[in-house]
Amino acid sequence: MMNNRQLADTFTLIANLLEIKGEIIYKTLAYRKASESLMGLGREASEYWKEGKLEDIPGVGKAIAEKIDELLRTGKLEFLEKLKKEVPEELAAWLAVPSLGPKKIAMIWKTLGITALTQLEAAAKEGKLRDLPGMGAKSESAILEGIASLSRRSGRIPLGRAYPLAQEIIRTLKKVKGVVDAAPAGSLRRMRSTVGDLDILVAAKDSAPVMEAVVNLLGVSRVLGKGETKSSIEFTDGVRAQVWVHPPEKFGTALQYATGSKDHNVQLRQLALDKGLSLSEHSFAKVKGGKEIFCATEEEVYETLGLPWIPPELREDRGEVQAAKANKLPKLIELKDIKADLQVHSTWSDGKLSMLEMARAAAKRGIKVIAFTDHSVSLGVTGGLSIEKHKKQAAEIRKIQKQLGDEILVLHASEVEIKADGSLDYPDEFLASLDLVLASMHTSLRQPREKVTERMIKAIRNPHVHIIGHPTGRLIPDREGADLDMDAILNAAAETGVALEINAHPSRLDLDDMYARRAKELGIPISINTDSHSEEDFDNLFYGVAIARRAWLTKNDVINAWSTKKLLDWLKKRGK
DNA sequence: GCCGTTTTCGGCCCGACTGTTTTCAGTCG
Repeated sequence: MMNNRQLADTFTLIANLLEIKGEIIYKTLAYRKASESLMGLGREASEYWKEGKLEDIPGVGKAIAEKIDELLRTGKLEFLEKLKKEVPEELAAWLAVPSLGPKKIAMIWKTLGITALTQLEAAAKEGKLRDLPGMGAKSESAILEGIASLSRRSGRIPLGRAYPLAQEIIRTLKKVKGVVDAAPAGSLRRMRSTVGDLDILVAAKDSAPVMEAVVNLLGVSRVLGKGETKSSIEFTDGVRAQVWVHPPEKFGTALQYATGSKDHNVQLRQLALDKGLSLSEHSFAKVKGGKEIFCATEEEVYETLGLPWIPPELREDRGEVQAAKANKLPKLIELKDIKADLQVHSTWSDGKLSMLEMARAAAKRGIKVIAFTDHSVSLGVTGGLSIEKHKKQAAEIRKIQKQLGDEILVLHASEVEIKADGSLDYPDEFLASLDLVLASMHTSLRQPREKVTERMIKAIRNPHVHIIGHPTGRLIPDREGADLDMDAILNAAAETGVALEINAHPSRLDLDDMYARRAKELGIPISINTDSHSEEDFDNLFYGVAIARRAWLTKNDVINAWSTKKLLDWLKKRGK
């Protein structure tokens, strides 16, 4: 049975091939929209399918619903097979080459009769592209550079890498003469767990010095474009950034525009049109003529539309505009709401600092409750603890608690391994003696869907487990998560009342927003933890909270934001 | 191909930038 990612990949391929074929662009966009929608769904399309409700999925109408049906029933799609005969599948990969779009691809393919990327590279090297219609020496070398940059770039950039880099750029640009403000935009500002490139917006009257500073930033290896108001650069590691400059009085509309998402902006522009206004990055223009409205802040943009300001994390066209209209936007959780960190490691397993040092580092950051979840016995490489060692650790905790006083409450916990057969690493009697049990998978993540799902559900059903840690086991950007049936997992979690983690480490961010949002809808408690192994890891909490905000979570939804009493009561009640 | 509290037909964002062009086409976000 195909999962959402496989379905989404199929529709993206269809979109790409249709685009090269020269099909009307809106048909292509429809497939692309359906693909994105499937990726952000939070529920398996097969569940909608079983209920006969495929067309409830945004962007899925009659035609695409029929194709999903065929794919789920047979694993194949006649339409796609026919399409591949018209447009060679290999050509779809060419679209990833910067500077190459559908028109040029089709022209090169039809003129030279080549379909492989390696053939394209060879043709460019031999100078065979420059004489083709609409091409020249520059477009030829742009294609060569594009192919080279493809191998340098390894897909999307983890938020944990993109965010600090953007902050660095912003700090530098703020020092440029005449710069009033600078801010991240795009998916970076919306805090997606990975971003395609860095979008940065600068407010300044005079753009020239800013553009000059951008192309001279440290680590820039290539200037992809430098105009009056916009420049794009590539760093040596292949990360790309683009910087726009707008005058301060237009900064609001510009920031709103550049933050997106595209679909969110489409919604806003429609709202503007309903009011007789045309919204662009520059202003609200009156459709029937008259004075333009300029907005220096985003608040003014939303106010002009009759809406409260919508936090960037929500701007994904997932119902936020409707919620804003009805004044029903959630009061999103904030960093300062988090009072507990329930997954922390120490030198008792693979952490770098002692429990006392870690507890003090957490307390310094306003944390009131810390749970030491050192690894369990079967995870040998991490120095997993035997039950015997756990007894010593418990004694140590009693000792440091006295030293710490009411600075911070220390819980004795375990990150217990969910073994390949779904059993846990310790017997139930021992688990019952711990303050908190966080269960997670680190091994055998490539089990087949049915098996790994069953394994996880078995752990969820263990009454001694409080939290499932980093549920899918993904590692950004290297490893996809286990092939879990997330509907089954979420339903089991809802049934048993176990909490699911949003692991705040930037290489995990697991659960991701769509599943966390679905979990909230099902009433599943969420736990945001840093999984800290060293002092600086505590600062990753910021990313975990960002994902929670993208999932529409409030402080009631997150057990780490509860009062100590409420949290301790909940921990005691489970499994008893 | 999708969508609709004005619409079941006719929209679907559009401006910046680049390169190849003599006024525009393609790409990108």
